[in-house]
Amino acid sequence: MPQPSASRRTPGRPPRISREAIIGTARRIVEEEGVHRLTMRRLATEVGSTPMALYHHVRDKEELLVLLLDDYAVRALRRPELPADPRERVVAAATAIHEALAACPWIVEVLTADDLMSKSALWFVEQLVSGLVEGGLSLDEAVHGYRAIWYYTAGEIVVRRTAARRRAEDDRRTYREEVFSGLDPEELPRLAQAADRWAPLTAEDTYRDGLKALVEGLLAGR
Amino acid sequence: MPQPSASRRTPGRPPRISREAIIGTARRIVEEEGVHRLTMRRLATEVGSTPMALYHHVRDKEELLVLLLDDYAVRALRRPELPADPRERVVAAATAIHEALAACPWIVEVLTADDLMSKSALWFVEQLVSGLVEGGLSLDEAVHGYRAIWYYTAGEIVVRRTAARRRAEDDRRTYREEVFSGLDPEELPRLAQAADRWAPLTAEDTYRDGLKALVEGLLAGR
DNA sequence: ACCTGAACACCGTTCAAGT
DNA sequence: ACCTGAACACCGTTCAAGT
Repeated sequence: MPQPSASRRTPGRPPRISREAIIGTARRIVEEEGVHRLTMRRLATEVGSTPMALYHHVRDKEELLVLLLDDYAVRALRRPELPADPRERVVAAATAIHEALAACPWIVEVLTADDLMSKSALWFVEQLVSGLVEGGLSLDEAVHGYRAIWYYTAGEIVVRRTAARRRAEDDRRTYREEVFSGLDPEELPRLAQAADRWAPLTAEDTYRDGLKALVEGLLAGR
Repeated sequence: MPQPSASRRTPGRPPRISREAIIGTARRIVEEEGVHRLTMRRLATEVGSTPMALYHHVRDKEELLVLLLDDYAVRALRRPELPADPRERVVAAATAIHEALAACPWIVEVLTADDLMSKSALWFVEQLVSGLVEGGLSLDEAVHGYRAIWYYTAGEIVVRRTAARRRAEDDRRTYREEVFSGLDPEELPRLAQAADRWAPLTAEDTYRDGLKALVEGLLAGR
């Protein structure tokens, strides 16, 4: 990985662009037009350089995306006041992560690009694990519990974000409506019964309810 | 969406390639080399045609991917014997979906491309919803519960699959090791304590445990 | 109705050379 | 040390024409 040159010496040509400038410009592009518009070529021209100059500051596009996520995490994750009760603390920490991620429309593509989100998220992970330990779990169980919460949270983001994009895009949403309107009540009675409430029901934000249930289940009987 | 021509008449040129042939070839490419190798151009040559011929049978690449997922679901989802107990039934139905998805390495890219997986998955959704209703939830609560289970399941797949790909790829895994070895026990005591067990702990398959906890939490006190 | 060829407007990345 | 230009090996999709 290329490093900024040591400041004690300036042995070669002085840099014209910096990692910070690259990431800053990348962030702007992504915020204004979405991740799919972020290309190395585009970024190069916006930063006032050539595509290949970028490769002197980042290894490849994937590294750029991870750096971008890190940058976002640093500025978006605000540590909340945490309740004393372990159960509520876990819910609060997970909710804080979830809120930061949900507010970031381009997160999905990057989420699926790395599982350890960012250094600045570790404090939240600590709160989750310690809350679960205080709730009665062993350390190992608490780490597993944290993973379960992370699965649930990441899944919620991915599924809801994708569904939202779909809806915004075009008429393909009618596929679901079509399927649900043609349900056989003999074969799939509950789905047929819920068919016309399905859209509003799944549009509701139930992250918190599901999270509470999960935490309750994880700590049940301890 | 283009349809196969009505068989009662053959008014124009006879088709040389079919939707089935396209999907079949696409499946082979994806199974052998991964989704990222599936391109319209590549697919066209493998199917013995030109890129543009494909657009007569599918709307665009995204539709192709959704058709591919559908095709996979039809052949991979096997309905299991379901236990009578509602709680266990929910766990069994979710586990069956999870197993089918987890066995499919290219699933992530397509998962994030549509939230209603496939018609053939509806039976499983029915089992989940009805299990939750019998477990004491209202129909609306049961639909929300199903969503929570789906978030958890999709998240598990996405996170674990991505982590696995990472590991296979290259040396970037050392990033996590580096972060975890440098933890400050004052600031993040639990994480520091779990640091050297982190890799094996997160490698364990704990889908089922987390699922049970979630279902237990959803049905708690009913 | 179905397919082809050529073109449009792009990609990420490598390599060799310049300052 | 840092940057440039040209090139490589691709993309998905549109359009106009052919059979």
